[in-house]
Amino acid sequence: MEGRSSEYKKGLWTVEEDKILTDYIRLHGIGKWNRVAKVTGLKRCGKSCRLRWINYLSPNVKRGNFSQEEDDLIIRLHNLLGNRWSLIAGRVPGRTDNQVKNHWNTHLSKKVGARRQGKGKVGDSSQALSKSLRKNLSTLSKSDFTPSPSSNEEGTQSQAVNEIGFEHHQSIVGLSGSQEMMRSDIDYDNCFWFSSDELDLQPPSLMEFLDKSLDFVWYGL
DNA sequence: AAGAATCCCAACCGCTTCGAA
DNA sequence: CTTCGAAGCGGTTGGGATTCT
Repeated sequence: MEGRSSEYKKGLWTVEEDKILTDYIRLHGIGKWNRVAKVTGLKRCGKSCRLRWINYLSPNVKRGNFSQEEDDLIIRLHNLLGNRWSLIAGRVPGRTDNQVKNHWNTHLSKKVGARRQGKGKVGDSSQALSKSLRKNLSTLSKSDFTPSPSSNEEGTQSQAVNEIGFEHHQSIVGLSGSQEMMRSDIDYDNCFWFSSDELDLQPPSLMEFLDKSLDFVWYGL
């Protein structure tokens, strides 16, 4: 293993290496990353190739500064999900988990820290939701968060929602009773799964749940 | 001008999860 | 059921760029 790792190059990618990888993917498509070195002679391990493509070379990756809208969205998602960077990035078009993570650590964490000092701490109460939600989200695969075509509505997605529905319900109830937020403060019309104590409600899509939750826990309200 | 300090982000590392055999 | 390689994830690091003294 040690001998193998030493045959791979580390550090920043050169323009030539980028071109080799891009050409390979154009020809063979994405996946089988460990084949890249064998096929092209590129001195990079599969893991490195995958990361380089996903975070930099892919045409889906948006470059440049984050907009105010992106910042707000990330802050809200982070408030809800915590450091689930891939989930957050999945909701920010064109941004990778690495970008979001770096942006959060270098800019947004300070920004949010400053904002929280100036305001009440409603955001903190969302930690309970975040923790519980995270626990349940961790049981789901990435595909569970991708809106599936209507023909597939009864498939993975709704199954996933059913699995975690009860916990979500508890989380929101828990949130309502915690810290500063009183039951009467809650906008029941906009509060997902809060209008009834019945647990066998028609489960909405997970993305719908996230959207509702984002509005709900947004401490900037 | 130059050395030190800080910022920023690409890339790496280690661990977990997935899925095919 | 088990094994094992591939893929995915989040935390961390390295080093170039920028700012400060």
